[in-house]
Amino acid sequence: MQKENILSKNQQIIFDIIDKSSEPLKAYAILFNVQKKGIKAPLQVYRALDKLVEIGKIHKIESRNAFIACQNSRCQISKATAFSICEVCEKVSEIDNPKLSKYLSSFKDNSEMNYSKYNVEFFGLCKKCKNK
Amino acid sequence: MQKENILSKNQQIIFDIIDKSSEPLKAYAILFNVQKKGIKAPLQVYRALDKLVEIGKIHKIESRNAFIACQNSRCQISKATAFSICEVCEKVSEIDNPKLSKYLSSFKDNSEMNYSKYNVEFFGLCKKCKNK
DNA sequence: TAACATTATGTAATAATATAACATTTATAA
DNA sequence: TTATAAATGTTATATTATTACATAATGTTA
Repeated sequence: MQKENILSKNQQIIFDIIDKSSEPLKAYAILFNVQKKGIKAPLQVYRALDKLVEIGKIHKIESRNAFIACQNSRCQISKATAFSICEVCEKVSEIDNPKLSKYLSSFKDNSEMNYSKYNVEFFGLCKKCKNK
Repeated sequence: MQKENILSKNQQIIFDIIDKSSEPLKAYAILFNVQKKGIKAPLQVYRALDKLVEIGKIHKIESRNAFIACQNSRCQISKATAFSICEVCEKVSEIDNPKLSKYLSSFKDNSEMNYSKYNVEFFGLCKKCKNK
């Protein structure tokens, strides 16, 4: 299984930081974090991020230019991703909803396109921010 | 109706360029385009873009950092947007599919979040690129 | 194991995307 | 008409991401 790939040194360092984080991390925040570990240049971070996205260990939150660890055993290699984003506190969660993923994975319109991948971001207020 | 807002000078110039384009335009491509019309600084472009997005005249394609004119009378003020993106030729179209928008607008998971907005991007091969 | 290919790393420079801060002007509403 | 909001102009700078080139580590196969 792809997800059990062994990570290289830089990939592992950067994955660990993202995985431990309670919020999406931006590339330069990661860079700042790993400078003590010898990763000095943006490119080192971006290369690791690219690979981690490719193998599905992390996802990019496109509207935020930030990265979170994959929480969802069903989102096979990042081909089908769904996130909820609180517009107040910026909390982001991966949505694991079989009905949603089934619906979107099989979505067809009349454009004759073959869709092999989708990404959906839902925005709103989280429970906490709603009650403030 | 919000969509019939009168646009300011810069907003109109920038909207026209996006509206005429057959492909999504990036902010600095727009800037280059409008320099002959006296718009000289990135901020002037970004301000117009922000406003145009806000009132639903254009949409941002998040995965591409690019902007297209709204084609869809149903996507009320950009609260519910769906796009198809060809990963080969980068053609982007707005998807106007009542079933999809109904499904996503009423989507609820078990997170107790209220979703007031969504954006979905579908990726794949367009008809042309499929047949190459 | 030698030879080759692939993947990952290191480093510097720079490109591309986006915002802050401040001054001024134009449009709108009271 | 005066106050308020919205838009503009300008400079500087912050943030995000890639190009180019050199080297090292790892995997593959004869």
